[in-house]
Amino acid sequence: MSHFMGTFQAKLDSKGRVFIPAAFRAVLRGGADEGDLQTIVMLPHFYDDCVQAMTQEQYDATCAVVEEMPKINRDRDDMIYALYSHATKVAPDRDGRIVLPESVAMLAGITDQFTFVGARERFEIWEPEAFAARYRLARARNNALGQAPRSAA
Amino acid sequence: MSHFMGTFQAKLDSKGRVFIPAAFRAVLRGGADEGDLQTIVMLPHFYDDCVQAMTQEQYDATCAVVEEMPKINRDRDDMIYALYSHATKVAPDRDGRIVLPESVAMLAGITDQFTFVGARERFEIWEPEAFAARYRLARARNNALGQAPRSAA
DNA sequence: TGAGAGCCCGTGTTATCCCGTGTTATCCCT
DNA sequence: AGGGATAACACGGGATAACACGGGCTCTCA
Repeated sequence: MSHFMGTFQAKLDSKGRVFIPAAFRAVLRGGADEGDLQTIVMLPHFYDDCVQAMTQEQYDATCAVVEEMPKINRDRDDMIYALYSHATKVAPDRDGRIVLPESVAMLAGITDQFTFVGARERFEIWEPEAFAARYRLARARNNALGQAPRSAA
Repeated sequence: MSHFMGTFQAKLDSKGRVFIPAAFRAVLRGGADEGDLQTIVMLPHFYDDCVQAMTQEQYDATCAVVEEMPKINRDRDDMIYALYSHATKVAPDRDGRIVLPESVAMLAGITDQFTFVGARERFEIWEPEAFAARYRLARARNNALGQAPRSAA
């Protein structure tokens, strides 16, 4: 399966729907030219203020981390709340549109204008300026990484 | 496969397209005289202000670093944003022209006049003066490098 | 039976594909 | 060495398809 790539602007229409970007739909179709899109799972990001979305299969794989943790344990509970408490299955309509789960959108500070961000095995939905800031941060940290070898020598 | 070499000026035409330099097209054809060009992946450079472009194969190899990192982790997210969030697959048209992804071009400060730079397994697209400055810096640092063994001895 | 959600189709716009043409560089022949 | 033929390249623009978008209809569930 190909990965989610790229950044796209989107907004809700009059009925509260939004198009999943065509590039992401292609991934959700799993390479096939035609056919319905897989249902996706949407949940708040684990630590950043955004919504993350992924296929059911990928969600199950992500949830597997819980299995390795001790059963009676606060860390495990934290993880379970993060993974399950606000997760929502969403089925795109025939045109590839979805309705954002309200409780998830609110946590991310999303209103009616937002940004889809491809992030490998998942994609994310951000309030536009929030993602711009997050991207600048990532870049600054990578920049430090790029400087390191030479200045260390 | 041969490597990308040389520096070329280019500009956008009225429809926002630009020719990939013929020398680079030859590399993208993989030595064959005829046939379509491989699709390329364009993304912002990790720390410099320019666009980098490479074959899909080369891109996948670059992305492999993510696989070794822990799944729920900010460093991994930084890397993913750098590698995926603004990456765009671009298929050259029959004449070998491409359209620069807008979000990528903006990050590099590119308008309608720019410089293609061969850089071994990838090539880059720079705002001309920015590359001139970057090249002067590289030269200065290499100069220091060239001096080092003698002054160290 | 009313309201909400989902299904489905029509439409404008934008991007993509595909050709024709002018110009420049290269090669060959005289 | 000069000039002409040929091919490669750069460029512009028209046709076509994909996409985003809006809205009406139907089905379901309360």
